[in-house]
Amino acid sequence: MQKIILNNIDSFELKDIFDCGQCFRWNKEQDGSYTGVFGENVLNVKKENEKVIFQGLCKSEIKETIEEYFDLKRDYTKIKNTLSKIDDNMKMSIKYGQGIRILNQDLWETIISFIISANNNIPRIKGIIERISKKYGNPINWNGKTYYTFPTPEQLKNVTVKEYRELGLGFRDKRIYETTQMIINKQVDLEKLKQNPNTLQVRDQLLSLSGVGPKVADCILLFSTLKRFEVFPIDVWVRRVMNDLYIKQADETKVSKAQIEKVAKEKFGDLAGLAQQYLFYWRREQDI
DNA sequence: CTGCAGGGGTAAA
DNA sequence: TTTACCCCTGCA
Repeated sequence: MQKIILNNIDSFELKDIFDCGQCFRWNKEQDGSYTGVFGENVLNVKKENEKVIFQGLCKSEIKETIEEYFDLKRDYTKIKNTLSKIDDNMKMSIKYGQGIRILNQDLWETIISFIISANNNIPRIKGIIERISKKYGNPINWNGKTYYTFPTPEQLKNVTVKEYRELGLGFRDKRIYETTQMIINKQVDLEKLKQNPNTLQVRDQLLSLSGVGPKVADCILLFSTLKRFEVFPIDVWVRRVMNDLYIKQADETKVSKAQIEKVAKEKFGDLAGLAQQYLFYWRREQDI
């Protein structure tokens, strides 16, 4: 087991990070800590006052692993200051979600996870991903429990649509199958995507995958290691909060995507993705 | 207890 | 631009 304790990390609240909708494989423990699997690592994260305790099984050195995954080299205080100056709405939502950090999640896993997320709810999404990992991923034993890595493209290569259906994927079965084949065939080459600085080109490539539409593509761009903070994923909650705060039409479902995008670009610019996350998290927690 | 809408959209018509 | 879609949950 590896362990590291960090003090006074800028922007680091467990609930904000793990419940803000960016990830599906972190679960809360009885003591308030969270345990999750990413890559070939199993990690438990606990916060005691200003101390953050990371412990688990990491494939390489734990310090570098968490620096990368939790985006620790980025200055979130600076980002929050910039966004807070925009208006009172941003100030308020950032105050609410001040501990958010955007994780550096594996591109392949993020693609599959967000295809599964379409027209779905979080408990079910988490359940599906857990069942896929348990059936096709690798087991890792830690702390008296068995955890499972998210399967690689190779591990899913020969899984049939029927098997996915039996796991409860519903109509997403075919999409996962087709996207996996496209990635294995390199019709979409993930390694090239990681190198490509042109966000629009990367987005077009993602959109060519089965089950990836505009919203899912933007989530992949924002939440994976692609890390594009300028994109602005629009789902029902973002539509709701943007209409409530900025557009103010009687019927939010009538507000066009283009209109929301325009406002987001004008107000938030290159940090639209981050702004989206603070607004989304704030608005969604109001309704729970 | 049964029926039904709706959920962090996408693809097909 | 509109509609069906797996499955699960919440609620009338």
